[in-house]
Amino acid sequence: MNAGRPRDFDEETVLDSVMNSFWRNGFDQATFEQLVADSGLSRSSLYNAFGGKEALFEKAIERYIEKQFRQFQEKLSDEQQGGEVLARFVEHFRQPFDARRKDCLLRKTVLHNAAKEGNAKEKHQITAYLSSLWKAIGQAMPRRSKKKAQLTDQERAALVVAVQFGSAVLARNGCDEALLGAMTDGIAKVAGTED
Amino acid sequence: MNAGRPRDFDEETVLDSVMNSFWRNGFDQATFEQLVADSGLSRSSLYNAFGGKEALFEKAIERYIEKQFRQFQEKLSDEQQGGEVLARFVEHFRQPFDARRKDCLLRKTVLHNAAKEGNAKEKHQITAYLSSLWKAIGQAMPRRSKKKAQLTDQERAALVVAVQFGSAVLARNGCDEALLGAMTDGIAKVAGTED
DNA sequence: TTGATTTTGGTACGAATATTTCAAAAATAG
DNA sequence: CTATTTTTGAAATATTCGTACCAAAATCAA
Repeated sequence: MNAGRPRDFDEETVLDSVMNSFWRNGFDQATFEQLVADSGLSRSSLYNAFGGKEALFEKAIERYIEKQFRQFQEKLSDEQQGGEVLARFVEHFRQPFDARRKDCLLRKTVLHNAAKEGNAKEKHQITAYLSSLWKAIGQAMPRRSKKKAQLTDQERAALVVAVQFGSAVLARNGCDEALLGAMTDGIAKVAGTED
Repeated sequence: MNAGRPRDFDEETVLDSVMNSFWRNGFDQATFEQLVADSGLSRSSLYNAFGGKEALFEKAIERYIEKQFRQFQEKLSDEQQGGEVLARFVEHFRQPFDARRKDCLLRKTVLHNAAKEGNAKEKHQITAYLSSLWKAIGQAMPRRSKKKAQLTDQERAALVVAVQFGSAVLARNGCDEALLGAMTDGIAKVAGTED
């Protein structure tokens, strides 16, 4: 049996650089040319090896979940540091928009999906991510005493998830910092990260 | 002095149909062809009369604010019905995604801006809208007794604004209805529309 | 070396879409 | 009717992008 020329590149390395391209630019803004340039190999090679932009994106998301989100999720679920991690997470909402920021790829993707019509069904990865996040945040939140609790724990966690996206949306629309600040202070109180 | 051929169309009518095109489809999805078809006049005429897609969009937004948002804003600010209007507004957050829904043009635009990199500065109209909305919602919310108030009125209003966008983002990503429901219930309590 | 197989890069294709151009038609004032 | 101004429709242009193709080079087994 005759084997041909072997691959010149490391698949993992390439996927990493592709992931980073999408991470920086999002799906639309990351042109195939960009991916080609960043990965170091040629159009054809990228195509042959992974098959199209869409396929590359799915692999990138998968990789991101594996390498980035999983860690965050575990830290949130940790008894020791969970609360602190959540507090930092929420504190991030305060940041005004900075185009140079390498924002979370998943958040970026979710925002992106929201702007396009007609892709509510697809993206099983994304809906799974939303559920996981909801659950993880719920675990990280300090319990409230039952009697004076106005909100259930699930509701509080859901609000944090929603405000995560809301704050990103607001920040990217150049909203007044007073609004952004009030929102962050508010949700921090709700999440119990600031009492 | 010689006057030429007069306009065959009514400027107001045309702007209305353009506004509706954008309203239904958003800026990107509304192709110029679509605008041409919906308005009933020709490419050239649209161009000559209003000047390009971007210009048309700004006029459409302006018109939308004048004709739709202003009314909502006033109803919110009204002592009599403000609370009820806010409650209905919040209750809308519960709706899962329906592509056919003619969602608020401003919300759609804000979501759209959030997905694109680099347009945080522009769109003075949008940031003004966000401020107005914040204020109007604050006015519509029932006051809370000072002593047990965990959140300030501004914070509560800011949360409603944020969750408005967050819920849209979630709904369009096919999120679990349980999450959407918990979020809506939560923010309704925070806004005091359900006690 | 030979043959098989894959990489590589350049080029070309095709689709979508905003914009411009231009000549012909329409309508009005005088 | 004539001159003037504006509309109109169609075709042309330009740009961006993902994808496909192909011949030449590279690499390895036999």
